[in-house]
This record gives sequence, C-alpha cells and structure tokens, in this order.
Amino acid sequence: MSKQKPSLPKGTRDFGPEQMAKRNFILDAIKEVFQQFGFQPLETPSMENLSVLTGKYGDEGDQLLFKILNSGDFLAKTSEKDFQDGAQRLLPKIAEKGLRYDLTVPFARYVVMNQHDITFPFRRYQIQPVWRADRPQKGRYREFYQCDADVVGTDSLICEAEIVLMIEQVFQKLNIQDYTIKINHRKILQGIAESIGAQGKDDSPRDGSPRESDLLVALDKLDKIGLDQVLQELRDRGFTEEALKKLLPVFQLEGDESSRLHHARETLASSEVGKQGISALQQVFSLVHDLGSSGEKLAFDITLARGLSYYTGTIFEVKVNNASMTSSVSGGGRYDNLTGVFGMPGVSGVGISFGVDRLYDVMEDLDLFAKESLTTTQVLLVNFDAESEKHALGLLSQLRGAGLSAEIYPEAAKLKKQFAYADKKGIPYIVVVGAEEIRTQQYGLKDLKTGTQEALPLEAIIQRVKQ
RNA sequence: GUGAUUGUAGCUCAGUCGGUUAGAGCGCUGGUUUGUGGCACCAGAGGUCGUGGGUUCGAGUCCCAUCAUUCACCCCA
Repeated sequence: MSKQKPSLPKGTRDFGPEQMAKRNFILDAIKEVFQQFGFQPLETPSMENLSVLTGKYGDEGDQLLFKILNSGDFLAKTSEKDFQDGAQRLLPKIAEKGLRYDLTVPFARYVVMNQHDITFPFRRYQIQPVWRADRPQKGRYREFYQCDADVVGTDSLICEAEIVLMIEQVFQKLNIQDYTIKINHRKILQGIAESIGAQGKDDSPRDGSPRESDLLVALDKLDKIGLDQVLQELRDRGFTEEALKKLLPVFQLEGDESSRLHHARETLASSEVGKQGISALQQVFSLVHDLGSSGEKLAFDITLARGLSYYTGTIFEVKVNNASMTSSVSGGGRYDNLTGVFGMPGVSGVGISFGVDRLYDVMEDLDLFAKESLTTTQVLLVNFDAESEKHALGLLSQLRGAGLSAEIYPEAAKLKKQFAYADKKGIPYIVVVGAEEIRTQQYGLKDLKTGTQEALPLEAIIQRVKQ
C-alpha cells in the first residue's frame, strides 16, 4: 500500500474532457486554415538524435533540451575520467537522444532525408507537442503544442503574405479581434547593426566589440522596459554613445506603415542589406493587399527581433492586445539555410507557429469559448432491473444505429443516481424503460432541460432527439 | 542559474498576540422522495496543518533546513 500522492512533472498538464473540447476547437480552426492554404500534414517522432537537435538553438537552447538517458546500462560506455571531465563531456556518452524542442528542426531533417521524394515548393503543417526544460511560469510550459506551417523550396514573398492571411483567418475563426501581427526583417536589423558598428558575427569569438545579437536582444525589450533602459542595456553591452545616437532615429519612426517603412529606408540609406529588407517588407505589404486583406492587423515593428538564430528574412510575432498575457501566441519567419547544417544548402523556407496553449489561455482570459462546446452523450437509457436492461440494450443499439450517441446506465442503481449522472454529464435526454413501457412500447422520453416527460414510441424518440 | 511567493479537508481558502476539541464554502455520501436530476432542508464522512529538526509548559502560528508550488529575471510558443 503506497500512500504517496500522485503528481505531475513540473510544467506539464492533464487535459480533461472540458479542456479537450476547447483545445480541439482551436486545433480544428488552425488545421482547417492550414489545409485551405494547401499545406499537408506531417508528423515526426517525439525524440530525435541529439546530433540533430544540438547546436540549432544556441547555447541557451541546448541547455533547455530534454535529454533521454540511454536504455540499459547507460554507464557502460563511461569511465572514471568522464565523470571528472564534467557533465558537458559525460552527456554524449550517456544520452544519444532528446525530446524535440520545436517542429522546425525535425522538419528540416525530414526534408533533407526525403529530398528526392519531395516535390518543391513543399508545404507542410505539423501539430505536435514539443518539450523545453526551462522553468515554467505564466504562459510557459515544459510540454506544449506547436502548430507549424512551413513552405520550403521557394523564396517567393507570396509565402510571407499568405502567412499573414492565415494568421488573420485563424484569429477570425477563434473570434479573437484585438491583436497585432508584428513584422520585421532580419536584414533591416542587420542594416542597423552595420550602421552603428555592431559588426561582430555571433559565431566569432568575443573580442569586446558588441555583436549584432547584443543589439537584437536589447532592442527586442523595447515595449517591455522602455527606451531609456534599452539604451542603458546597450551601453552595458559595449555600444558607444556615438552608436546610440545613430540608433535614435530608428525609434522615432512615425505615421502609417508605408510612411514608416519609407522613413526607415532613409535612415538606413547607407546600408545595402538594410534597404533590401525594407523592399522585401514593402512587397509583403503589397502582396497582402493583393490577396484581399486590408492588412490592418499588420504592424511594422523595427524593434522586433525574435530569438531563434536561424531566421534570416522576414520575421513575425503575434500578440493579443487586450489579454492579461503579454507573451506572443504565435511567431515565425524566413530562414534561408536551415537544411544547410544537414548538408542540403540553398533551400529557403518560411514558416509560422501557433502556440495552442497560449491561445487557450488568452481565450479563457477573454471568455471567448462557446458555452456548450462540450460533446457528450445525447441519450441515456435508464436501467431498472434485469428485464429492463435486456430490453434497453436492444433500444440502445437502435439509437446508435440511427446515428445518435447513446449509453445505458451500466447497473440498476437508484433512479435518483442515474438522473443525477445524466445531469452532471450534461446529457440532454433520458429514456425510461420500465415494465409498463416495455409492455406498451411507449418509452418515457424526458427532456432534462425543460423537465418534461412524455411517452413515445422509439421512432418518435429518435426524431425528437435528432430534431 | 538568480530573486521572491505560497504550502491547512477532494477543490478554493479562513485560522487573531503561540493557548487546550483546526473551521467555512463548494464538492462527496445518505435522507426528506423504494419510478425521476437541478432547487431547498436535514444528517454524515473526510486533516500526520508539505516534510524533518529546533525554541516553548504549550506550535497550524515563531526559528532553521528541505521538498514542492506559483510569479518574475534570462530566454521563449
């Protein structure tokens, strides 16, 4: 007899029937839109070889990977020396697999492994859980679902524009109205970095001069900590006052989207990459309009950076404005060379990822779920005694045969209990099958909502429940 | 990894200055009704006060440790 209390690993959750109904509502909306835009489903294993996962998400990301201990004697290949060398060195000898961290890298692996069978441009969507070993907090879980749609094998900006359309349509289906699709371009950020002298490449050794990533990390916090603190952080990271002065106009863009893009172009006039980025965004805006969207949710945000290092072109992030949750519910962007690390260069891709769990939290917060989304049994057959049960079983299969979802109370419990069961489970109709009903073939159909009950033959009951 | 926060019934929580038998609401079980749910009324079950140590005549309450939780930072969906 163990008296231990059961518990769940940190950052994981159960989803009961009620939550599943709501989650499926979100999932179905996303899936429908993905399919409508011609994306095809893909699933990959929960675990990948660590060689596939490590090094793709930066140092921080590697730390957040869940590693899977080798089966059997996982110490078999280790020596005393390995332990002394520390965790870093020991790890590859005791773990060769890990849980997937996102869906994009496994997708890249899939593309490379199946490159000869895939017809490009390839559109796939993928809805599966991913795992991250960071500390859970509001809107952050260790196991959560991502819903990704990516197009690989083309660098057409139509794909970017379609992503905007898909976001709009998903949010429309979910009835989320007050949201913003922030958009920016990595080349714009690169242009800014160049013009203020943050030339250091992220993979080059630190030499004291500020890197592009230093700029991005600080810039990304603007709406969170404000301009002054961003500038301070940049100073701390080694930017000169002169550089900050050059940066200032970037924060002072005004007007509508097209005039802000225009101003940004002037500010970045000295940078060729910067201008390329601006042009790309201008085209995306134009294509969004061509696709029939007003683009009113789309906002050019020059401070949007996004962490994942593999983005190289357009980047997106979606936030719901009137929700208590401030973190993004969706994000994505273009990556030029994701498959390059797996030996397949020159494949450009662009993708979007919806965070179902955060969408769920936001919708719960804004009370956007329909009241009666719970799917349940339509008819409960009451169980009186052996004779009633035998007869009711026949009725049960006829009800099911007629396309209704029906169940019989599995034991001859007190009627009070059986009715309370139906009530709690939200079953709208009860059919009472007692001796009298069996004799007359007229069964008592009770509508639990109105409380009325009438004697009807089976055919009539089926009609009534079906309405 | 850093800084806070909270652990009391199945759930949400109260518990005063340390005081003798630890409470409420909801839920659960039974009854008012042996062929009828919700509503109402009545009754009942349910606690090692996270765990371990300490202070004290006396600890749910104070101190230390530990585990867990939640939130924030970092980073991210």
